[in-house]
Amino acid sequence: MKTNGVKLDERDLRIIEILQREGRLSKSELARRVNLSSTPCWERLRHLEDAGIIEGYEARVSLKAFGPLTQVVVTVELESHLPEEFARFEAAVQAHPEIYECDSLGGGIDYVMRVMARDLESYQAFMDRFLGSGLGIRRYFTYVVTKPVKHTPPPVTRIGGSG
Amino acid sequence: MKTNGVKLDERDLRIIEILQREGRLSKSELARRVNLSSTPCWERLRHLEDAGIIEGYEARVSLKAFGPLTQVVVTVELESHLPEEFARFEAAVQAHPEIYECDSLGGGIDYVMRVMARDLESYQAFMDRFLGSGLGIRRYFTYVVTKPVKHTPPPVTRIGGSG
DNA sequence: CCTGAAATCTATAGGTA
DNA sequence: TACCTATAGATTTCAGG
Repeated sequence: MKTNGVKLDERDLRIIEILQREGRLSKSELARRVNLSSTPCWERLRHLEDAGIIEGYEARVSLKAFGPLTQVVVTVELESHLPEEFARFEAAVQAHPEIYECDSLGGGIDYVMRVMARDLESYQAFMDRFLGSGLGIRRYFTYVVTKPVKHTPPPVTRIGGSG
Repeated sequence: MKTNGVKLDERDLRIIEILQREGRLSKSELARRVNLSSTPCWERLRHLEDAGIIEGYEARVSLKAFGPLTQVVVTVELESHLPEEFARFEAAVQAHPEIYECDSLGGGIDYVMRVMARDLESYQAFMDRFLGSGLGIRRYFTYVVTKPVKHTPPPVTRIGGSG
């Protein structure tokens, strides 16, 4: 598989797949799983990290354990599509920790975001403040997450590259 | 902070925050960061894991490194809202690795999903197959992700619980 | 890619407040 | 209960082949 000029073989892909699901696996156990001794496995992993292919590691926390929590998916359309207006909106997104995911989209919606709030009331209070801060939001729609159905790491090793 | 009967103090929350961003930090360095010696820090971490508060660890990979890749956000409405139909749809979601995130929503849309594909053509080919498999999808909308704006871990330690 | 070994980290035992 | 120090065993990292 080719990835922007860097070549990854089956072992590299296997290392990535394993760490996408077991990010804290020891390097020695990882080496065992890919049938290598620990040094070459370690060198491969270091390469994947240094090349930015593996960007970092995250603990996944149980949202239930922190309940009550309300997760909200929000779609946003801006009044204006000037680059300056996009930049202003995105800066505001960065500034608010309650908004923890946001992507720019093509196809009639400008952005989807995920917002974390204690409950619907505090979500609405947050959005009132957010909208009041003078971003040019034409309209937005609110969808409360009622149940997580599936959350897996992005299947890049199956889908991506030219392999 | 209270979390479903388990009490977490400031140090526990700090441990969680650190590992949400640096999931592979060594336990000894983690102990240093929270001003503890390694034993009590290790016990706290073990408790967080055993209690399911920390569910696991994931390597975060660069989607760019695997390019070309197309990420698509899809909203779905089903024909029928019978529990049986929901279950059938959700089982199909589980069965397709291309769909790597899916949440059930309230408010006019039944589901949002994220689909990973090589390009728009293979996305469309995938959706044609998916729709052809006889799930009762009334309609769906496709939004291509044009730019990731913000992706941080869910801010549970700031927002969640009663603290 | 391997072996081997020093530096570091992990997990546990035993003790103090 | 929550913390400490000490330490054996495991792991990580780096030579050298």
